[in-house]
Amino acid sequence: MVVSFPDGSSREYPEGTTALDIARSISQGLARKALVCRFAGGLMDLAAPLPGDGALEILTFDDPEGRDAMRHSASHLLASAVQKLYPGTRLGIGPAIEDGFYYDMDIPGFPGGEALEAVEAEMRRQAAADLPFVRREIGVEEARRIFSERGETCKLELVEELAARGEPLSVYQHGDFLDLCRGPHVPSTGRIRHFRLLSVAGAYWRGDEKNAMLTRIYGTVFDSPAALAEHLRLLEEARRRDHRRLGQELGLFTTGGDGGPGLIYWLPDGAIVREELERLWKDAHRSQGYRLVVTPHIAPSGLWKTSGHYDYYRDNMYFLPVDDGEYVLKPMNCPGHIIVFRSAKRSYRDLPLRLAELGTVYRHEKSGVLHGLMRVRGFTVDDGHIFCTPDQIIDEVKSVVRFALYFLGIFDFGYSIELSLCDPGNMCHYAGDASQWCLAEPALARALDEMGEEYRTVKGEAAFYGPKIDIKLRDAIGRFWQGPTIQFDFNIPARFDLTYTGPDGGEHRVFMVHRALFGSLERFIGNLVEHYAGNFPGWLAPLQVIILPITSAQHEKALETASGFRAAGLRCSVDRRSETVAFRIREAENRKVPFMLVIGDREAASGAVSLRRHGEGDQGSMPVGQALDLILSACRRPDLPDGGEFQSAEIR
RNA sequence: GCCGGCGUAGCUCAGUCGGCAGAGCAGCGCACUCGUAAUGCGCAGGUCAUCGGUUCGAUUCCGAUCGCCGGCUCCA
Repeated sequence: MVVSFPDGSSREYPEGTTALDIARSISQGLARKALVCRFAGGLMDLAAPLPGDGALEILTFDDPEGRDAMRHSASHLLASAVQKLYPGTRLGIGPAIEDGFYYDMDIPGFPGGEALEAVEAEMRRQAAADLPFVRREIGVEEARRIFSERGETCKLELVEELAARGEPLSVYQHGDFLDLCRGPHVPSTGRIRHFRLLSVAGAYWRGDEKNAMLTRIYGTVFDSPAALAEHLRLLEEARRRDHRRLGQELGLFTTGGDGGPGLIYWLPDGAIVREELERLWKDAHRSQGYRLVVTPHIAPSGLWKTSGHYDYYRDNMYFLPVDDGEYVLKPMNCPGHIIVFRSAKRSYRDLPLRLAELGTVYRHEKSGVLHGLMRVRGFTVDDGHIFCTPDQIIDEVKSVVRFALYFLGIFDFGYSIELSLCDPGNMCHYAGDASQWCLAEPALARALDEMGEEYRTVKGEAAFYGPKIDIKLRDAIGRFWQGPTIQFDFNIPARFDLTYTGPDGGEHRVFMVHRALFGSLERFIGNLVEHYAGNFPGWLAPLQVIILPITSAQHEKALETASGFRAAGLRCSVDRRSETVAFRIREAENRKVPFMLVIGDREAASGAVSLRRHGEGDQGSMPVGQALDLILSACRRPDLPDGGEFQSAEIR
């Protein structure tokens, strides 16, 4: 048979040759690193004889499919170790996931997290035994027999489902452990060496809360000790940066307890960060031609019936009785902006009309999903709605994307863009008519193309009310977060019958774009805290300068210097406590104050200060004026985005 | 919402197999006047989350409630 390779070459091999044989014939190194292979388009075990002619690709941990096979194999190893230690364990599923694997099991008498070490030790024993993963294809009858003998009720459920869909069944075995599994797997347990079990959690069978709760054990696996150590270090780093911990340590916010779960109380220092962000946001929006509006927190429920939220979103809404009627605490800002739009008859000359608001909304999130600043019940959306004509779409989308990237640039976030389109085979599930989608979808893509931005297109991921662009932001340690989002809405303009008068004198349906750049201020600040590990850039730092007189003899000088700095617009305080300089420096470092000015006799006498930068240490002594200039430029607010074309005079 | 874990001083956490509640930091007072990441001494601080039960006696055991943490899409 003839096998071809990714480099374009091909060779002839005898029948029954396996990918592992071929890997060995190429190099021992490749054979050692090889995990699975792709043959004629499908993934296969290395140990399986190749079924005929075809293109072969040998996959290692460097390939996503190789990684998945390693992770998935590790999950089998985990399950077999648990079954050995806890006889009677019933298996759920155990897939590879991003960064690792898990296995869901019903484990009789499982003591929880404290058992992980013992399970890991058993996994190492089985790995050391280097048991081969053996694949066998079986019929439905045999599958039923095998899994009912073993009391594997979950597996039986899967067998029936797969049989009903007519899919072939296969099992994998290593040692005594047998699992229903599509594969592929790495050749043997000996390949699984650099792993660690991480946590235990409950998880419903098939993710459905009506089903039984199984025990889920999470782990991770790599191809080298260094890669595993690096991953564990990253996890530790993430814990260190946790915004809940830093929020407490730095006195930024508090939540939960008496204050109510999912509600954020901004402490004075956190409020400064938020205020600075809001100020920049407002100024930047004005510069981009947005009109800022303010809309109420509550509105009669009729408004929400028109918008459709009342029917589709009511589980997440808070209701309040007002007089004889029912009001709703707003879960979204759009209806408010629609009332603003409708407050006057609109002409095509008014468009695009860009409305924006830092609008605080309340949504009843399930108690179990609440998480620090990231998932809350009350939050402020940096909301904007653009009302425009069809031929303005491309320019508007471009300007919003450019605007979003301006903010990401300010904070040194990386990003990746996703374009979510409808599923063309399923148009009945979507609001608006096909002509609107046909206009908007290519316009979104074209806007991105014209800007030269790379993006991933995901069909079927659009909201029912319109296509959207999502920008994921990548933080300093490589994690992705939900970032700016730009969404078309074909639903609401129709529900509220929003129109404008065209040049032809007729009424036309207005196009509406919903966009948020931070998403929510709460979540965004949470992202910033973790991104910067609490070390805010100068302009956001709650306290920018702290002055440390060495003895009380310099107090007056210190106060005088501080008031000069404050007059220059800096947030500056003096630490006059009767503590050693070392102690006060330690505190200022822990508070992550970017600049510390030490004033002793020498400085006081010569009009100098000794400058110390957070995390960098002593910068030496310099004249006060020089220190002030240096700090002012380090704490300067970012420039506004270009917006020359939006002089206020041009806004009608 | 559900499963599991947790809830002790402002914060971080010990402890009590049922018998007067502990430390460090923070706070307050006193002394110290100090040169780049913790000066010393003292004082104060608690309905042991809340409510109910068992008990001679509950912070400890049991139950409920509230809150926090981990997880509940990633298809054998």
